[in-house]
Amino acid sequence: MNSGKMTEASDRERQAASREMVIREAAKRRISDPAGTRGQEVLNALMEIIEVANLKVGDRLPSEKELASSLGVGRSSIREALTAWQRMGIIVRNKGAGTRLAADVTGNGIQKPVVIQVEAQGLMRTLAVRRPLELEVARLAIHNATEKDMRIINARCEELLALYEAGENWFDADHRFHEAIYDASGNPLFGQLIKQLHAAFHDIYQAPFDQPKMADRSIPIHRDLADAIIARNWEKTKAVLIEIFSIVEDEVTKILHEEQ
Amino acid sequence: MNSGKMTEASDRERQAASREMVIREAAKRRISDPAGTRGQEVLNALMEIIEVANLKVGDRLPSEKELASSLGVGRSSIREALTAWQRMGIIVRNKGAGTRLAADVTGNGIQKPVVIQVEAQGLMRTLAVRRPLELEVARLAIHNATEKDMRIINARCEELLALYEAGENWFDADHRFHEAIYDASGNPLFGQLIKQLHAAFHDIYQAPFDQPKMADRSIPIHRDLADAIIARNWEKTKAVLIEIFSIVEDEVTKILHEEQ
DNA sequence: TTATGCAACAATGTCTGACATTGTAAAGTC
DNA sequence: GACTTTACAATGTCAGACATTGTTGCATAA
Repeated sequence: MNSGKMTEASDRERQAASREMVIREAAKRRISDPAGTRGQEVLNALMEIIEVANLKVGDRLPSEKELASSLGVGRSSIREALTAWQRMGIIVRNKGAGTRLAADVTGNGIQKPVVIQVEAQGLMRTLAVRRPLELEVARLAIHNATEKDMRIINARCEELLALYEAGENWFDADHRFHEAIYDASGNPLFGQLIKQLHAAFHDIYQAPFDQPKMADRSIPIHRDLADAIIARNWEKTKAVLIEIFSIVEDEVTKILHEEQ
Repeated sequence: MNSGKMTEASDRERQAASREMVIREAAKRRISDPAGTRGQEVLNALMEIIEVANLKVGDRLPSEKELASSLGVGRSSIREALTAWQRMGIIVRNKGAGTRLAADVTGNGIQKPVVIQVEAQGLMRTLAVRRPLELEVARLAIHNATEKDMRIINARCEELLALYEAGENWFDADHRFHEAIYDASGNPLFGQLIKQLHAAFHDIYQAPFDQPKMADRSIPIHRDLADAIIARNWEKTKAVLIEIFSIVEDEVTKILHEEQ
């Protein structure tokens, strides 16, 4: 019995040692983004660690101190990133104990090929929810928007296209453009929901995939969308929106396929 | 011209001063929870500050430093709490600028001062958002539901009707019935969103109005809805759902009119 | 041998102070 | 009056320290 216990113990020990090795291996490349928010990068690195170490629900993550030194960032950054995951129910933190993986956001076990699939699934899910919402918002905007709302929509659209054509970062402008449509709908609840979905989409989209790819096809059409809404033409608006979603979904599917 | 400018400026200043006063007033009581997580308490205090100072979407929150000293906690705690709200889309943070309110936290009547009209507007808003979502969910359920899902939907429907006919409280059963449809759709995001809206609706609906009134017309039709979904008949499902929403909106409108 | 209690350690929670980066606004210049 | 520059303020990040609490190993007693 003792031998059994000891074998078990040494097994665990060996496993832990090996796990620590792969974790250090996975965390080799430092995070290097002096400007901007590191939260997302920390989470990406953490995801990679989880993949490589094959951590499953219930397993303990490396301590905050270890993560900080491994990733080359401060403990504050680690904590902020972990707080986000904690709020989302992905991890559970216990004072004195440690941080454990709690969620099956990834479904069944976290493995290399699954992760991208899951992330892309997340993309598709946000799109599936956004489609009916944005259609309804556009319908309401056509009915309820004032002329002032329309001018704002037009201005935001021009801003977006200008940034896009200049090759600059158009993410915020895209957000503001759609926001103008939500505001014009007259129902703030839509805005709240879609805003969250929009942010979630960009969180996932910005990280693992390159952004110009999708934009090449979906951004220019936004001009048509703005025109159709301003003209209060529901049929045209509907068609353009469906086309936009079709493009985006097509791109996401392609990316998913490529990454497999 | 100068005087106009100055008046405007002093107005803003006075406003800001008064706001600061009420904020300090609201933050009088220190946070005192030596054990556990302060994040939630910080958020509660923040919520109170927002209410008392009557901050609206787009307004700036006090700086992290101010909040820390006002609430008597460290800036780290403030930041962790704010990070949670940021992830939820409630606030927007900009380096160098500040933190602004991006969503209406106080949204559906935490306070009672006003007003049935507002609350009824809230009802209509949740309905307006739920209509496209529930339609899409039903469409997905028809496509994706397994036979087991269909059996669950049927069981929940029978449970609901039994309670309704027995004159007992059917609110939870109603919730479970719709939940079964969300689960059958295969996209958990829908479930999360609609669940919140469902709860918000019932929160408002249950309190000021008597519940049998609306139920008399909308509950029996749920049998038709379940049948249509189980038969995977999209046209029928769509028609029934639209009828249900039409009934509910009609009732809400009537109640709103009466209460005026 | 087994069980209990205690002490050392480790991990998260929090505070403080500091510096970096960046948006805003006032001041200065043409 | 319009533009540029500068100072300030607010968020982002890091480092160190201490508090609180769960875990583990060891010594002691039954």
